[in-house]
Amino acid sequence: MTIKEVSEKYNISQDTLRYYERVGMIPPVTRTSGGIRDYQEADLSWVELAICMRSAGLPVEAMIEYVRLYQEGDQTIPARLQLLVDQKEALLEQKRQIDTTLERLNYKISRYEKAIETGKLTWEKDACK
Amino acid sequence: MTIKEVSEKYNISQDTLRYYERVGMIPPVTRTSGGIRDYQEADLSWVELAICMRSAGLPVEAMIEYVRLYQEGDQTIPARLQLLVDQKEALLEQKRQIDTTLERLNYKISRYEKAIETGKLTWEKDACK
DNA sequence: ACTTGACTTGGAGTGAACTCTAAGGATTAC
DNA sequence: GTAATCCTTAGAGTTCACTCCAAGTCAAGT
Repeated sequence: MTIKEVSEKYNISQDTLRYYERVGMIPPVTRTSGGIRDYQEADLSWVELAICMRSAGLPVEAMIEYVRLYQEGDQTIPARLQLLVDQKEALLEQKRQIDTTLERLNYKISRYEKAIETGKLTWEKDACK
Repeated sequence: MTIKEVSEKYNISQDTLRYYERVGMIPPVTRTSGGIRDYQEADLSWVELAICMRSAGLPVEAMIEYVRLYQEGDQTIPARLQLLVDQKEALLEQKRQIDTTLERLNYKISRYEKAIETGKLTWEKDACK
């Protein structure tokens, strides 16, 4: 699979795909004899994983570290586990923060809806609350 | 309340507080006769709101727009409501993405735990999956 | 009055994650 | 075989959200 096809499949730019490989966020991609990237199943799995982690907001640095450990072999399995657990914790915390903000947004939205419905404001100050 | 006190209360740098005001993410803060920031209740509410939105990952730009609309008066209430609804949608989407990634992390974590427990790998390839 | 420490502004610098450019090599279509 | 298109790399540029700096002003203590 060429870089163009992969870029279309995952809706991510070719530049980003090359960037991910260059910084080590995915291991080196299989090449043709001419040196052109020819993504295999395994390469695609890494791309998919990278996109998944990034779209949840996890840092590139964490993926780089994971790939580095992975390439060092089985003795890094405990370290990899720890890394994954840390990232999981970060995501759970991020989710809690989102829930807090959603509650606030919902409160404000309901107030604005009531204001529009009744044709007037149902509060005086504190519109920022 | 001085900028120092606010910075300590919310655990955010004074630079960031000034930055938020400068870019319009919060309305201009009350000043003393000498021109020094003296945060009142209303100013603090805005700061709190800004911190809440930012810590959920919402863009600074969205808050700037909200504040701009707010300062224009009541006729922007429908626009403000729309903005809030859009941001809520963005957060819900972000949450879905986090859940997807959490599932994947949990799967990998359980596999690594089993690998460590049994002292050997329970899978051959696909460590990236 | 003077020192000390906190505050002010405008503007420059930083780190993360892309994104683009230039110069050139590889592949496919005719 | 050659034109068109896609690919390659190295490195520069961009955007976002701060973060830091310089030069100067303000406020509290002695």
